[in-house]
Amino acid sequence: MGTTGQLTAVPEPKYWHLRTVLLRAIDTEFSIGQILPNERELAARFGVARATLRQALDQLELEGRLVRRRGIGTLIAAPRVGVPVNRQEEGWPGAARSQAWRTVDCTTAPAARRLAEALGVAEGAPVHTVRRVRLVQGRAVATESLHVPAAALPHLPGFRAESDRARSVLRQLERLEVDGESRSVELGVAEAEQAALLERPPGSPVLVMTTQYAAAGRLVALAVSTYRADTCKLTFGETGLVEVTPVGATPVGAAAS
Amino acid sequence: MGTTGQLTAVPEPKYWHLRTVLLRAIDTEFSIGQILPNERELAARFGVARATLRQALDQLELEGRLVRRRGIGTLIAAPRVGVPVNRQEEGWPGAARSQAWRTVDCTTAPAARRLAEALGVAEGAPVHTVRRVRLVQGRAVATESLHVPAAALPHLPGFRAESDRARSVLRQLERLEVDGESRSVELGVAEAEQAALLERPPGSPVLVMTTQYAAAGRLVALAVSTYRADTCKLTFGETGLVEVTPVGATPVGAAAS
DNA sequence: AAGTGGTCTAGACCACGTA
DNA sequence: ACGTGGTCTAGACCACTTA
Repeated sequence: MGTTGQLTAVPEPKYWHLRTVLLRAIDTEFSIGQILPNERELAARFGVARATLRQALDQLELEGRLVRRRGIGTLIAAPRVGVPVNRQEEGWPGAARSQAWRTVDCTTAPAARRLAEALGVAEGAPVHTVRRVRLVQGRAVATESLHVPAAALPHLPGFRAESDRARSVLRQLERLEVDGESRSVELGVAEAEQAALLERPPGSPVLVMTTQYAAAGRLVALAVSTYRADTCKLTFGETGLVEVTPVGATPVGAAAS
Repeated sequence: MGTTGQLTAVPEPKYWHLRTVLLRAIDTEFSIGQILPNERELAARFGVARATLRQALDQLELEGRLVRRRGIGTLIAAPRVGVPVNRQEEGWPGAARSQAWRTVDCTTAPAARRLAEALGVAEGAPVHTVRRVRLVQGRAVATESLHVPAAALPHLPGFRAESDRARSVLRQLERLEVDGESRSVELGVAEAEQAALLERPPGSPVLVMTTQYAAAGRLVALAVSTYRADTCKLTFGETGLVEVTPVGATPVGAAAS
């Protein structure tokens, strides 16, 4: 790259071109965990302002190719881990066999308007909320709020101390027979609370998965899970398909063009 | 908001605070399709540089709450549309009953290394690739490249003209009995080609869904779909659960805190 | 203390859409 | 012609990490 750069008359922004150049460098000249030259040097090397270079790095970070650590530098990211979000066995709380999730707390409160609408209960109706964190190799990759109308757990013994109630709710959930679930996935950003649990700064991109659990044809629970978008790839495995070499973050089709 | 703003001694960045303020304004004082004051005025009103204001708007755009149109302004976005990605009926190409997808082209080429690995075929083996665009209400929301090893379509009559071959491949796909699929979803950015098809600038965030199709226990096709993250919410409906009032882009749990 | 990425500024020019 | 968002610059200071 010459300093001036012979303009090809394309309206392609500098930061996008930079991203392409850096992406190729990442794929060919660097390996996972390696540290890139610092931003000021990269900017100087490419003859752009630091802000422009950062715009390119932002893109690559969004794609999960880079990790930036304050005080350290910019590193080549490891490929995203596939996180199975299969069926009850994986996702339902209370199951002792699920080592994936760790319960943070469990509260009961009147449903706010939006939550009541989503659950199909009256506004202000009591709803249990279980907050959990999903761990992969000891690192938090997701947070979840699972909302269950108190009416769906009829056998819960009246009032109790906080910790006792939490245990009771979890036990009840364990016995609940879930016979259907409907999920949706969309892009979001981590608010302060989730960000802290995920050990990421606020505003970090997350994949928001909303799961409706049904029992006997009725909606009995609603889970809102936020997965770190930088490190997670949600996998919906239905059949025991051979997990062949995973397709990288970049669509394979892109390589052909 | 005073012009100076009494610093609460929090290390919260300005742009994040701005996002919070703007988010509340969006929820309470604006309605869908309405145009916000322009960036220069907003920046002046909040007493920040335009770049800082833009950082806040970037966040809100990533969350799907704003749409920015060059030459027009910044608009309040409509809620994301739920895009069903259910089963063969929805996703498999060639089916005439699927009005959702429009075939762009169909080519046959030797498999590149990464594609060959993903498909479990030898590098250079011929692979058919069907490119499609998914339309919702006339607007493109997703592109897809569906790769099928030529060996999986044994009844394809030898050499043909381009257009004839495309039709043949599609017909063969229609007859292929798919008995299983495995999906994954992750965050990505639209490259130039996809971006053009999606009518978005390069670098726009997309949800990349990779689908492995199995027939008779073998991997027979691989689809890489890129959905516009700004307007799409992928829905994995298994049971015919009642579609109650959809939970908004912001997790319902956030409203309670 | 030195080096890193993160934030913020004040300005400039460009590309696009509308009138 | 004008107003909009999109890009880019050259600098400054801050927060964090390591030595």
